Amino acid sequence: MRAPGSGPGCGQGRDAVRLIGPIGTTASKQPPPARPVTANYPVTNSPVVPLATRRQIGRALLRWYKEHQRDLPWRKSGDPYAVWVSEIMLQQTRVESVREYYRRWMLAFPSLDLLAAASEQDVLRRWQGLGYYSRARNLHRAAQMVVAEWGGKLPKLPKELQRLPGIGPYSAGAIASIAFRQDVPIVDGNVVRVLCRLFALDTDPTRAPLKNTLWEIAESLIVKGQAGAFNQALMELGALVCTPQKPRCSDCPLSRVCEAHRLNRTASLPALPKAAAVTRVRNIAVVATRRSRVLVVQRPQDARRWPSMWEFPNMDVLTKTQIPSTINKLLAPLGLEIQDRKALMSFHHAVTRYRIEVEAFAATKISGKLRPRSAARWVHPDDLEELPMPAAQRRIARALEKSDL
DNA sequence: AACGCGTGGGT
DNA sequence: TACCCAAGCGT
Repeated sequence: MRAPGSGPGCGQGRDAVRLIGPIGTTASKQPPPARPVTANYPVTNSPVVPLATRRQIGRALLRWYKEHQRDLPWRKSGDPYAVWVSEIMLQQTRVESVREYYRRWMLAFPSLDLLAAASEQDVLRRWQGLGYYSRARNLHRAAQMVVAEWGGKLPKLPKELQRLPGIGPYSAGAIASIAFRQDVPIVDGNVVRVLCRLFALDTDPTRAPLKNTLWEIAESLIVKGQAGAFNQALMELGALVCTPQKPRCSDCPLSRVCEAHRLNRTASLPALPKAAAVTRVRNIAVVATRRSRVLVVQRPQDARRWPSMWEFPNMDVLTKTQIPSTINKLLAPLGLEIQDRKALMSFHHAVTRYRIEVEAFAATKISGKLRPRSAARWVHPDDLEELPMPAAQRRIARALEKSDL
């Protein structure tokens, strides 16, 4: 996607030229322009919405938003840091999942400076369970950069914001428009869905040229001076009304001008690519116990998944694996050996495109001594709560609290 | 440009 | 059960 705000004001000088549907039927016979009016954008055959229709959409959307917007905590304060935190948490994550994390995060790190001063373990601990942990690490790192390079104040321009780790085109546009009142567009999954349906755009919106076109259209629709509200209105409509399945067209303020609705094509738009195929995996985890303490290992800082987080020794295995030898393989590198084991629990969960069957075993009668300076530690079960752990590992840890070991 | 990164909830 | 995801980003 193009960086928001990288082009000139989109509305200016743009004539209504080509329409996709009955919106502005008066102009629909006119031919497309020889080249795009906005030269900074890649050449596309994008539909250009006539000014009258753009105004109509903007007004209708803002009116609807005023009445139907959800009461969300990050909409209360005008603090750019609060907006930033919420936008990062909301990346690929549902509002309902974010609410509680956001609340606790703002209690733990009420300001950008306090976040910058926090330890990475503390940051990961507050984020654990929310997923996509690089978001937390990037947010932390970016806060330190803002302190060092911007005097502790977030920059206002999308281009500047995008230099911070974790802030891409969408988040830069969101922060700039919502927190700093800049008239810049955003395109997220909701906006993609709403615009693809509104104008019946049926090519893949995740790839050029439609990807770029959507930024153009989003920019052209902005109600000047109210980009923050308008952008949120567009997303809110996508979240509450123009939903992926069973859109509530009868409640939609734009249904009268919506091409997908008119053509009865809402179900097939947007034309997203198929999701990656699921791979099944089995995972063996060991809870080694000695003198009321359990063994946990910290993942390396440069691990692809869950870097710096803690877990019980575990590994993915082929379906035919022998359990005793697997457990031995897990503990031997740490200098430990076990005589006895029993099944503790088993469950499945999903990680990105993997479907994982986890089998946890309890190991007792441990012999050998933990290698010094290995990333492993014996901890009391009550202290597991302090360590950032991936969700599946946390699930094992919680089961431990309830049992007597 | 395509792929990997998490998780819990809805249908 | 088996998908489909949800306010994207980094590489």
